[in-house]
Amino acid sequence: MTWSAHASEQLDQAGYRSGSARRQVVDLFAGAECALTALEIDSRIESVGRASVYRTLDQLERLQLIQRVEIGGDAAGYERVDPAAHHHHLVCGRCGRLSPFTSDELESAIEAVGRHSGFALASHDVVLRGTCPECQAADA
Amino acid sequence: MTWSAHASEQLDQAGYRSGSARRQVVDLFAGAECALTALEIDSRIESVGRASVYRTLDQLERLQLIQRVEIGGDAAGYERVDPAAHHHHLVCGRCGRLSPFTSDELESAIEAVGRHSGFALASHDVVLRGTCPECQAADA
DNA sequence: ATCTGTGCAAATAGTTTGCATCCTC
DNA sequence: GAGGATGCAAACTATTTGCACAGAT
Repeated sequence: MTWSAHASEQLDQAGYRSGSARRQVVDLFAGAECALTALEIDSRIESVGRASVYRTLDQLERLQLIQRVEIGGDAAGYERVDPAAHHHHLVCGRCGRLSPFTSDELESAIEAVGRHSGFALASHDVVLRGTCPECQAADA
Repeated sequence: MTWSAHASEQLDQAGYRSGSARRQVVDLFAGAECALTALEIDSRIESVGRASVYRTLDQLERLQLIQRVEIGGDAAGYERVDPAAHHHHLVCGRCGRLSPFTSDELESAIEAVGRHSGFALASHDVVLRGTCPECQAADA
């Protein structure tokens, strides 16, 4: 099942009605490569109030259809949750590019921390900062 | 060498003058257990303007004497950089408590990602969210 | 004496809320 | 037709900036 179909289903089940603002935001996420900020979303959609964007983000996050990614500046990023494609981010401090990566070793290390700490882990964020290969070349 | 001594030295070398606001912020960090937000710092220090707090945080971060920790809400946290005591954070979503943890397995997984990605890693943030043991007990 | 650091207040940026209206069910 | 969804504008919170003045060197 595609993510947008899954999202619509979950939203319906949760009792939310379907309006045009929400539909447009969901569509945007469905086609997005990586994380988007609220303001990016707002500016890419015509005739949708900023408040509706935030309200929709809130609903989607609550249902775990999207998740917040702290990319470290002033604005928070949000991206589709796709359990089959769990990943983290590398942020280039020079050009701002966001690259996804995965690491089984990393995930198992995190699970181990959860076990030892006694915390019931719900989610985790891993953000690696540095300089991407292109910018390293440009600097040289 | 203690962190505050190291900090003063670095600040002097960087050409910054010493004023009372900065001194108080540095002292607060020297005695802090974990991350502090700008507003916490401002409220714990009498007669220091909020702007000076932010300006000082900016200087300290630039010199890598403190680092920003994205604890996920609206306010960013800052804490002392102590290479000998590198650690990450567990955040309890119920009571907000911040607990530090370390994991060699995690660190080596991150190094490996750096090597494979081609990024020159400068820093990284790992934030695990969940429910702390106390809150789990309280919920039961 | 000079020039940086500081405090205050105003300006900004991101996010949230109140409310009248529109549209889904 | 009723009640949630939406858009607009105003409110809020965290952070930044402009400026006059105090204080460090």
